[in-house]
Amino acid sequence: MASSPVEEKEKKKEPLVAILGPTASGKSACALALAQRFKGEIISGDSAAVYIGMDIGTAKPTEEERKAVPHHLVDILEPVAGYNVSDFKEQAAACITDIVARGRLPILAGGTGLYARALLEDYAFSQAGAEPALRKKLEEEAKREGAAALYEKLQATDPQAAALIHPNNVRRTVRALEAALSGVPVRQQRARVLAYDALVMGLKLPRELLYERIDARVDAMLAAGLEAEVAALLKKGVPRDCQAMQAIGYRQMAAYLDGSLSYAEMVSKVKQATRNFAKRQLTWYKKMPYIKWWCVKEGSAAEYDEIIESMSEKIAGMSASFVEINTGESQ
RNA sequence: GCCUCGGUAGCUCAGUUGGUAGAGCAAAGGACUGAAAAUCCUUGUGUCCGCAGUUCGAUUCUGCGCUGAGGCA
Repeated sequence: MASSPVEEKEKKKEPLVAILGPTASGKSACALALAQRFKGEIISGDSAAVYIGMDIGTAKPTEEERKAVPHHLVDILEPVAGYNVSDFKEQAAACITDIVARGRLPILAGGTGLYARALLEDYAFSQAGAEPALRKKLEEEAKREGAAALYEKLQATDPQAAALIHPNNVRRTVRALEAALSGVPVRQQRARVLAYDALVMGLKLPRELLYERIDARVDAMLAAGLEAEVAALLKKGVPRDCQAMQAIGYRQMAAYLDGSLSYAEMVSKVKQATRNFAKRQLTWYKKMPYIKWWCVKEGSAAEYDEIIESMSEKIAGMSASFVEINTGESQ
């Protein structure tokens, strides 16, 4: 990809390593190993890990891991707070600048497709922020008069935005209207080249192996005390309809705790939702041609070691300012 | 052993008064610019348990067999 003259005039792009992959692909472990090997700091690109007290269900890094390698955008908000792509992009960009200024290597480890793309491709967001009151009003309107009526309203207000949204998708219709009514409509603008001097690496697994790993991971989360974690959040007064509680594992566990799901139903729904989520993540990655893929065949520790080796070589080759500090055996 | 009701998509089931079948869920694929672990869209999937009989034609009717559930001994 050649940069346009406009971009060349701008200051030199900051370096960034990104490790992407569907949930349970092993990307966090890779990112951690790579961060330890280089002077790296990890930026989580995960929309649920920002919440304090949501540890098990979000597969957050452990205390030791966080002591070994600084992690950013983890545990920054109470579960009742809202969080969104725009927040993420702004904060992640600030983290990168800060990390680079300190002479260290920023490593984005993220599974949220929209977040990764927004950062890497420099999405330009509308000036119109979230307006909960308006949002609520529009939602009620949709409920009262139907999704079609709301969609027609968007067509009348902002036909350009409407053309990109399916009439049944009330959520996106509401957001587009929210922005249009504020006078700053949503537009899909992004840079034609990556916003960073980025090495974007992805982990690819056979579907069957990925699903096995997801099932095993959910079982491990349950064994680690997901039920108690969710119960504690609810007891603390976190409303079950808030954004954080919509996260996979949390919403189903909350439903089990209030009796609307049996334990077995809850377990299978969590696994299923996680598999569906992984599939959606894969759809995002297919639109990101700059990802360099590493294929995991068996998922053994030895195989991941090899992958980390080979990723390390790539990183070592990307810039002289990041030297390998722990060659040889990792861990 | 006898009686009754079942056996149809990966699962739960509907249906064909005889012209080789369809829902929900799952699955697969896709969209995505301020909830994204959210929200939404599209699309199939079949020895209709087996064998024989009747019939131009059987998944449908008949017989036998296999098999599941319940009941009676």
